[in-house]
Amino acid sequence: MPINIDETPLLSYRVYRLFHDIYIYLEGGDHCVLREFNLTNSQYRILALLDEVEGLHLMTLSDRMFCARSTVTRLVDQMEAAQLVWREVDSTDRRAQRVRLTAAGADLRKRAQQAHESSLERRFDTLDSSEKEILYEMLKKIRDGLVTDYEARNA
Amino acid sequence: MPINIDETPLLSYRVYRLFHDIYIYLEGGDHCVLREFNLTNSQYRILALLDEVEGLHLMTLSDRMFCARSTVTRLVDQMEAAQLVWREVDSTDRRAQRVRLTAAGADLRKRAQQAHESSLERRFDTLDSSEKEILYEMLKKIRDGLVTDYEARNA
DNA sequence: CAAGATTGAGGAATCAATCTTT
DNA sequence: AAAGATTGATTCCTCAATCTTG
Repeated sequence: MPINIDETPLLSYRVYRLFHDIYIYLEGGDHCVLREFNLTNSQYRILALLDEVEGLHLMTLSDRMFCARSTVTRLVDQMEAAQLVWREVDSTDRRAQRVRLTAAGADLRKRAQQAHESSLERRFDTLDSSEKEILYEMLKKIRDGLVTDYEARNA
Repeated sequence: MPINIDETPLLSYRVYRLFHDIYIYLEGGDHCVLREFNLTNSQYRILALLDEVEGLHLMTLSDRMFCARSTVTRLVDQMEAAQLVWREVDSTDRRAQRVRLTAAGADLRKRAQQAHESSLERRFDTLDSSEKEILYEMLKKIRDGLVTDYEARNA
């Protein structure tokens, strides 16, 4: 009895597939929006995470982006070359550097952020706001479960 | 007034972030499970999609995986070298090839699939099955909305 | 010319190794 | 030795160009 896994009745698997597809479409949509600002999705994510006043350590960025340290180093290299950010040696720990927004970076961030957020509003308008609230709570529960599982595995 | 985008009150944005994080954790978890079978996440996805009897065209695989044609070509190259699949020239259209499971591929798929599905059950056990049903319906609505938006943009 | 598949070149992310500072 | 960051080598994926068949 041949089985194609996509026809599995397993609910968890069907949910999993939807998460996957939604992610792909979200990334693709982001890509279209951010291309107008000459930003890759990852570069935008850095801009979005940065604190305007204090900046952020590269370590912190890689933690929040769930990516390797070296990835952040290279992203910051690019963005420094584009004069969107600059590296400031941390005054209290000379091993560390803070990634700081330049004026141009802060300006670009504001504009890209507006475009991105309005695009999200449009893309999510299939749900009304009470549905979105319910969804938000369920997603939080799922994410927390996944985090717990992840940490249990690495212990 | 400095604003860190992660503190935005915009509900759509917070939902978006959760989708992103959930995807990252799901991929990471899959990676751990599939490593035991010497499969990358993408290779597993190919195995999972293949029809046991008819196989599938490379075109169809790239459509269902939302990835470039050349990506599938290379994945199939690897998996053919590992003797998990083989290419069969389509009898009715000699441009096309069907990717077919070998006996070893079918066996590996069955084992990997079992491990993957039970891992998913575990990772999603924060929701009971009625919650999962509700979630599934909302996710379908969102995915369909994203697809519609995507197709409107490319028209 | 269009469709299915492949190839070469380039970008993006990762791991492991390294350097500096704590 | 451990933490923050960087570099080199490698893998994975994509785009553009190409080849073959319809």
